[in-house]
Amino acid sequence: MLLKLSSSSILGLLTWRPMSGYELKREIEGSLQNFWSESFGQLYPNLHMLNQAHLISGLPPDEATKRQKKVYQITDAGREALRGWIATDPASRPPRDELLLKLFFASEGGPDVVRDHSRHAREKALVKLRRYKAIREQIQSLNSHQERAKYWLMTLSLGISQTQNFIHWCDETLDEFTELGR
Amino acid sequence: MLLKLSSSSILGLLTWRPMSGYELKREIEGSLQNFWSESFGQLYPNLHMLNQAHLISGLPPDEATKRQKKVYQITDAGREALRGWIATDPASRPPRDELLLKLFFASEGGPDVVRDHSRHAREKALVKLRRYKAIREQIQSLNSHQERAKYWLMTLSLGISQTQNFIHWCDETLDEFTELGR
DNA sequence: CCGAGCATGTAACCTGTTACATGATTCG
DNA sequence: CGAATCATGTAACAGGTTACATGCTCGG
Repeated sequence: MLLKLSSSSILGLLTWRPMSGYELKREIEGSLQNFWSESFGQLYPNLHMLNQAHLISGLPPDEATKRQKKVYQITDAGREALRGWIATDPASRPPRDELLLKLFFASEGGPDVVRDHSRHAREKALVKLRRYKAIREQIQSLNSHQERAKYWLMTLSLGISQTQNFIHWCDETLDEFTELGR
Repeated sequence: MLLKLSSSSILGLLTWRPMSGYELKREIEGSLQNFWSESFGQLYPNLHMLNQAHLISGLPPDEATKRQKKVYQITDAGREALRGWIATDPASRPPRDELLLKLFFASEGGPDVVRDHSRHAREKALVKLRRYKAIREQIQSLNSHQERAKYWLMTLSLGISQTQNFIHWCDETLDEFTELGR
C-alpha cells in the first residue's frame, strides 16, 4: 500500500486517538506546526481517500452529542502503511528560501536591506524559540512513561538548536552590516 | 512593477551578466542550489513574460557563433523591479519536512528507523558541508575587490553553520537511539 | 438572539515538475 | 558518424492554497 505524502500526517496523528478532520487540523497546527502544515482543501479529500482505501474507518456518531462531526480511527492496514512510510527514505523537496535569495542578491539593495531583513528574521526566530521551549516544558511535564516523548523531544531539540544557531547568525550579520551602513 | 517569485532569481542572475535560459539554469544549479531551484518548464515561460514586461531584453544574436541561443540582459526597469523585490519582506513557505515528520512519528517504527534515517541524513549533510566549503574557498580566492563576495559569504556562512549544527544533532540522536536498539 | 468557533466540504486557481518534442553543435 | 551536451520550448499532470458555501452549537 503506497501512502501519499499529504496523508501520512493524518495516519500519524490517528495513532494517538480517533479524530475528526477539524481536530486533525488543530493538532497539525499545534503539534506539527514546526515542520508540517496541511490545509482543509487537502485534508478532507484525503480523509475520504484513506477511508475508501480502508486505512482509516469512520466511528459511529456519538449518541450523546448529536453533532455532525465525523470521527475516524486508524485501521490495522493503516498502521501497516504508516510503518512502511516511516521506514522509507525521506525525500527532500527542492530548496526555495526567499530570505536567502534576497540576501544573496542584496548587493543590489545595499547593507540596509540586509540589516532590515536579518533584524526582522531574528524577531521571528525568537518567537519561534520561545514557542519551542514552551512545548518542551509541556512534554517534559507530562508523564515521563509516555514512550513517545523521547521521539518528540528529539525533533524538538533539532528545532531549538537550529533556531538558536539562526539567531546567532542574525546577530553576526547584523553586526557586520550595520558597521557598513555607517 | 510587481515581481513574481519565480522570476526574481532570473533578474538577480542577469545583474551579473547577460545570459540565455540554458545558462541561467546552469547558474541556478551551481550558485543558487543551496537555497533555490528552478525547472525549465518554469524558466522559459518566465523569460518570455519578463521580456514582454520589458524587465529584460534580448541581445542580438552573435554573428560569429550562429547558434540559436537567445541571450537576455536586464533592463533599467528590471533592476528597479529587482531592487523593490529584494527590499520587501520575504514570505516564508508553509513548512514541510518529511524527515522530521517521520522522526516525530518514529515511535511507530522503533529506534532502528531513527538510527537509519539520521545516519543517512548525516551522510548527505557531510557532502553538503564539503560542497559549501569548496564554494567558500572559491569565493575567497577570487579578487577580494568583488563587492558582492561579502553578500555571498554571508549566506554561505548560514548554510555552513546550519549544516554543522545538523550534523551535530545527527550524532547526538545516533548515540541516543543506538543505545536503545541494543 | 447573535457572534464566535465548530465542522465539513468544493471549485477555482496557482505554482511547479515531469515528460516529451525538436533540433544544433561539438568532440572523439 | 554517433553520443553527449547545448538549447528552446510545450503539454499534461500533481500538489497545494484560497475563497467560498453551508450549517450547527454554545456562551453571553
